[in-house]
Amino acid sequence: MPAPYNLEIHNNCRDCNVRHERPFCDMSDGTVATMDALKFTSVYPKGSTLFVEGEQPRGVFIICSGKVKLTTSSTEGKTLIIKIAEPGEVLGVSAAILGKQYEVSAETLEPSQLNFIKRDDFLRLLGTHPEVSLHTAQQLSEKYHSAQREIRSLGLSQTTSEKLARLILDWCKRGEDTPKGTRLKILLTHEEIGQMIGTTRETVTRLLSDFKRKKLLEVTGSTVLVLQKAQLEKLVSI
Amino acid sequence: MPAPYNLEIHNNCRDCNVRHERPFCDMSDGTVATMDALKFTSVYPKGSTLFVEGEQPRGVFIICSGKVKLTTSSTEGKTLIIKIAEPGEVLGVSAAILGKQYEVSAETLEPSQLNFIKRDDFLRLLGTHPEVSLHTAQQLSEKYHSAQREIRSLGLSQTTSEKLARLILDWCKRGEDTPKGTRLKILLTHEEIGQMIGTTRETVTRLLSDFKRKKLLEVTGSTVLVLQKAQLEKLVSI
DNA sequence: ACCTCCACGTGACGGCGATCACCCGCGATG
DNA sequence: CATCGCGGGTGATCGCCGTCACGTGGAGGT
Repeated sequence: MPAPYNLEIHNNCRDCNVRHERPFCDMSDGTVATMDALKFTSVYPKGSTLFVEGEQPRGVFIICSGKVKLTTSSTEGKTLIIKIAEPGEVLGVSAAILGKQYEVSAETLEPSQLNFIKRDDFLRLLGTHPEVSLHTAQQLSEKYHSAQREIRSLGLSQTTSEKLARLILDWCKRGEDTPKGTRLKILLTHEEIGQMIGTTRETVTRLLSDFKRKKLLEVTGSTVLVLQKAQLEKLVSI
Repeated sequence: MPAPYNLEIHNNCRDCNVRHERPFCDMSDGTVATMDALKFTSVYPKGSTLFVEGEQPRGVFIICSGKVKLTTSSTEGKTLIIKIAEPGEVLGVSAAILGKQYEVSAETLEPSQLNFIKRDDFLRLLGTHPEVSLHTAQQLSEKYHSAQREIRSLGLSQTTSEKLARLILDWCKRGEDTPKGTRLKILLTHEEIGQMIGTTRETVTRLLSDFKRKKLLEVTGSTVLVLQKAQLEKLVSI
């Protein structure tokens, strides 16, 4: 079949070659077959909205490929980016389980393949397939863990530079190490970085210039070279 | 048996008369019997530390009665109170499931009865008793949901008075309505209130005086009478 | 080539709240 | 009773950062 957006499509999970690397998807053949029968696979272009904060939960989304931005907004229009979700993560689980409205909005950052399972089907799966509820509990643990880290970062850091430093150090874990330092691809605008750490675009710009001036990092286009991780860690004395 | 601390002790869950009001505990007799055989019941005095952030998970705690304060701290000694956990909640689940260190510290705020289940036993229960993993997933959903609200509050509020107003409004849900307003018992010091909203003791004192001056509330000892919820809600424009 | 939009850069200003300092009142403790 | 620690109240100061304002450069469309 034709693959739009340069994505390799996995139409059924049974044959998915990365299934065993994804904690949630790594289930027995029987369970996977059941889910295969229930799920709807779609490929979304960049910028698609999967669901919006406050909606009643329609179901859960499993990210096969791509990235999804999770945000929450105030009535004044200020937006906070909670997390960039990656392949293997499941979205909307807690809302689906509790039957409460989605607590965040989800929007694709790149062309992404997602599997959707309707809420009723998912709840039934939870009851009938112990494996599913076990893996769901694991997923939720991960989500809770990362939410805790977010709370720590938001609540305990004194200055904004601390938050920015922590964010960059977080990115370093997925960066590529070179002799000179860690190389990162930043797909976000300063505005979005600000929304991740609860500050304004201007402050992000100023702080990044500051870091450049102090030779902590170099910026060329959308790649950042982190020169002195140790210095950044000093800023993050949490 | 004698009941210290004026607590009514439930030694086994099977006979617990509030079991069915607690979503997590409301399981089939068979499962409850299995858990009864594994659990250790203890009564802790006020101020007991159940576990500390960074420890390897020993197991999970189920709150039968009492209140537990969950905190996280920076290396500089600044502390953030994440949540006051209430009866029916399960603590340490995500750490136990993931095998990662506890992400928060837990300390009893009042004399409390807790059931403890060792990590190995709990993990085995998850695998063998679908009901347990289902209820665990529900518990985790709740925890994730409340963490999200915390993130919203920390990340999106502009001013500190907004955060304090939101906290008080949150308390109102458990308060007692009177003709003049909602009456609340505050068990926390200004210091602790500050730790809940990420600010200092002085600021809390000043803001509360401010609210009193504006006739939004009255304080007598540890009871607060919220006079004008509507005005507080105006401050919380999120 | 033009214009337009968007991301980024930077200056000026002002307010909020952290910090420090000191005060009081109360219960515990000797 | 004297003392001490702790919770609370309040003033003065200062620096971070939010806000407004304007400028620049590059991408993309016609």
